[in-house]
Amino acid sequence: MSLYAQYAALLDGVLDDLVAEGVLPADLDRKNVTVEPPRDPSHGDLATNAAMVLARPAKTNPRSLAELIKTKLQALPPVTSVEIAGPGFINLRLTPEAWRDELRTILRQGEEYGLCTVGKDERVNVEYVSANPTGPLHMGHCRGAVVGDSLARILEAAGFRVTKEYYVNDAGAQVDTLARSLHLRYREALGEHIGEIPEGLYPGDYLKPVGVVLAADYGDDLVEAPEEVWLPVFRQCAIKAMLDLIRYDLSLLGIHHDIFASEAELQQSGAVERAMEVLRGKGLVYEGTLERPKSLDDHDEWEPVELTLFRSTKFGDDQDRPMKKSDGSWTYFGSDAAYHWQKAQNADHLVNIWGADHAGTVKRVQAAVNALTDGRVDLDVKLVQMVRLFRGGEPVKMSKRAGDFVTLADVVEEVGKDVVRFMMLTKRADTPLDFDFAKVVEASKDNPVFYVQYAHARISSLKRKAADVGVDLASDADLSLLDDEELALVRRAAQYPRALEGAAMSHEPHRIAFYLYDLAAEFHALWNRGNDDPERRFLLENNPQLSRARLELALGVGQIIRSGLALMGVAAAEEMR
RNA sequence: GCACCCGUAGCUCAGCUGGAUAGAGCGUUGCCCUCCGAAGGCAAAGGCCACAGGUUCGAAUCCUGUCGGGUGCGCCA
Repeated sequence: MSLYAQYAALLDGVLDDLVAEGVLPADLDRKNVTVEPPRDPSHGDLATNAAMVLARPAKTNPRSLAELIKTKLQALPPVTSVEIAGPGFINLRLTPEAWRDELRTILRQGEEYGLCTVGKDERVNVEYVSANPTGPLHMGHCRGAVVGDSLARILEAAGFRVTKEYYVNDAGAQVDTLARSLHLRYREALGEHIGEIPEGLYPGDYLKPVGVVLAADYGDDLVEAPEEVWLPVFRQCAIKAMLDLIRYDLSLLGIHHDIFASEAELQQSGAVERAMEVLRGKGLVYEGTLERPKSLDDHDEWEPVELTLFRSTKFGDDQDRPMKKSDGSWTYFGSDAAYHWQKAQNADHLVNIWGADHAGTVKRVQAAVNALTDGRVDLDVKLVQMVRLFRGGEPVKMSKRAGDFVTLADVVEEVGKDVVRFMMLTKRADTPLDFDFAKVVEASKDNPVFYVQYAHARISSLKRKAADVGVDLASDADLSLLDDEELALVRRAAQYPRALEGAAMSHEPHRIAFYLYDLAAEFHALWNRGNDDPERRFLLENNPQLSRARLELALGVGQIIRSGLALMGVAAAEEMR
C-alpha cells in the first residue's frame, strides 16, 4: 500500500470516528476525498481536501470541520503538525522518520514497490499494432506498438489481468493483392524476368525469399494455373511469412502478443453471423440505404443501394453503419463488431490503440460493444498521432511509391530499442511527435532519454565505487544522517506509486516518462551539489557512515528509475558510453 | 456540412481525471564552472491557460456556444 493510500486509510478511520460521534452523517459519499502531496512542498508532506468536500453534505462549514479532523490527525504518531490552509485544506507534516521508513520500504520491496491493486484483478484486453500483414512494420506502426505494450505493462503492475492481442486483417482485398505480388516473386524465383512491379501490387523485396521457398515447393506447377487455384495457397503462405516478419520486428522492441486473432478465421467460424443475429434480436439491425457521403463533390457519382445496417446512431454515432455489403460479404465494421464481441467474452475492459486516422470509426465500434455486451464491457480507444521523422532538423523524405518507407527494424538498429521506446512516450499519444535521429542519441540534458539513463548510470557507478571509500554495502545504513534536501528526494521517489496508478487508470503511459524525468532532474540537482561542495558528494573518503546513508538514498532512487523504465520496456543503463 | 482531436511562456510540451501563487526543456538575459562525480551549474525575465457564458466552496481541467488549427467522412481496410 502506498504511503498516500496508507494515510487515506488513516483519514478514513478518523472520519469513521466522527461518524460514530455523531458529528458526521453516516451516509456521506467520500469518493471525492483525496490525500495527495501538495503542489507546493512548503505546504507540507500531505494534503487532504476532506473538509471542503464533506462540509456541505455534513451541513457545516469547511474550516470548522477541518478543526475536528485536525484534532484527530494530530494524535497520529508520524504526524508532526497539522495546518488548516486556504479554503479548508488540511496539510500534514510527517516526521523525518516516516520518510526514512518510506526509503526502507522502497529498498525492501524492490521491484514490487509501487505495484497496486486498483485493477481489482479485472481482465483487460489491450489490442495494439494490428498492422495489415502485407509487409514489415514501419515507423507509422512503431508508436502504437510502444504505447500499447507499455500500457499493458502498466495495467499489469496496477493489478489488472492483461491480454495483449493483435488483430490480423487477413480477410480483405489487400491480402489478395499480397498473394498476387507474391506470385510474381515466385515466377521471378523460377528465372522469369518480371520487370517493374505493376502499380497496385506490393513492390518490396521482402516477398522475394518467400517466392524462392514457393518455387522450391511447387516448381513451376502454379505458374500457368488459373488464379483461383493458386491464390488461396499464395495468400496463406504470404500471410504466414508476413506475420513472421512482423513478429520479428516486434521482438526487436521487446514486444510479444498473447494472441494473434485472425479475421478470416473469425468469419469462417460464423461469429459474425451470430453477432449480427444478436443485434437483430435487439432491433438494432435493418435493411436500408446510406446517405450520400458529404465528402463527395457534386460531380461525383453516388448510387444509393440497400445494405444491412447497424443502428449505431442509437449510441451517438453520426449515421448507421453497414455490416454487410450489397454482394453479401461482410464490411470491415461487420467483422470488427464481431471481433470486439469475441474479445469481450474474456474481458471486463477493452482497450484499442489505433492510428488517429481511424478516429471516425471509434463511435460505431463502441456502439457495437455496448450493444453486444449490454454495457458490461467498456471500450477505450487510444488514438495515436503521427511520428514525424527528422535527421539533424531536416525532415526525412519518404515516397509512398516503391515501398520507400523507414522500417521499424532500421530505426531500432540505428538508435537502439531503449531509445526508440523511451522517445515514443515523451508526449501524450494524441499529439504529433517529432523523432530526430540526431537528437535522440545526443548526450545532453535536452535529451530526456539520456537524462534519465544518466541518472541511473551515476547511481550504478556509486554502487561500484562504494567499496573504494570503505562503504560496506551489507552494513545497515543510518538514515538519520540524511538532511532535508535528501529526504525531499525520497518524497519525490515516493510519488512513483501515484504516477503508476494514474498512468494505469487514464491509460496514459507517457506519464511514467514525465515522472522519471522529474525524478532524474531532482537527483541530478542533488548530485551537482557535490561539485560546489565536496562534502556534499554522495561518497566521502573520510565518512563511511554518511556515505552509506547517501548511497542508500541513491539506491532507492535507482530502484524507482529501474521500475519505471521497466514499465516503459526500457532497460536501465549501468554506465553511459 | 458533420464528427473526432487539439488550442497553456517566443518555440516544443507537462499539468497527477475539479484544488492552494499554472510547471519543465529549448531560446533570451545575468552570474559561476571548464572539475572524468565528463557529456555544465545557479538564477531572472517571460501567462487574460484562444474567447464568452454556465456548473460549485474552487475550473487550464466538467457543460454550452463562438473563433482558430489538424484529422477523418465511402459497400476502403
